[in-house]
Amino acid sequence: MPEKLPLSFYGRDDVVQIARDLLGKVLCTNINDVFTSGIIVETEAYNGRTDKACHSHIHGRTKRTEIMFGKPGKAYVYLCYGIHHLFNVVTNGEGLADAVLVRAIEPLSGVPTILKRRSRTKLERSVGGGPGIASQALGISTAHYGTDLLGNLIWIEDHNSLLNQKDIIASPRVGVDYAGEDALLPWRFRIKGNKFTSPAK
DNA sequence: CTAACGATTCGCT
DNA sequence: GCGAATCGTTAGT
Repeated sequence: MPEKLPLSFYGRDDVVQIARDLLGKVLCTNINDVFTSGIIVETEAYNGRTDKACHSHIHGRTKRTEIMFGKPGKAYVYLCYGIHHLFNVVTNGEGLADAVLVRAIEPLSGVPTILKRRSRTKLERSVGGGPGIASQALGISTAHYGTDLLGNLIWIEDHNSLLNQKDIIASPRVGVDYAGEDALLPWRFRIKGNKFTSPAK
């Protein structure tokens, strides 16, 4: 049986390393008694203290970002453009506000349900590729803000799929040009050649 | 209380 | 490939 990632995985102090490690892991949800899961194929790291692109840095500690300042292993779901639910994993210790954004997943279990949620009929990139898309595919919404990833609603499993380091592509993050130099940091990771990740640059 | 903006997506040319 | 849609949160009056 696959093992659920322990709190110690999220509690480490290197958010970039955690973002790398999350690639190939399996994100599972049990929403309304419907089980779906997907392999994490693209992530993005946000460092609350040094990264100007991070919400916790832009806005400081607010009602919305507060969960990032709390304990690790929680879900931070942010509503973007009024429509898109972006799913993040809170990492590191209390008060540090680090987080990893899950940008894309490859549908694994409950595919029919995922296709239905996305109003698609075939497994194509538009099913799991993209931050808001991946969340929707697994049924994650702002209602899951602050969900404990060690519980039985949303969690991440380790399927022991060891990735070769050369199959991990690091690149600058997109949509964060306002962050100046920090927008150039190669903190976006994806699995090489996976059809559900964003097109290669 | 009111105004401005965004870690994006979808549809049309 | 490019431009508009859309609404909760944030910050300012």
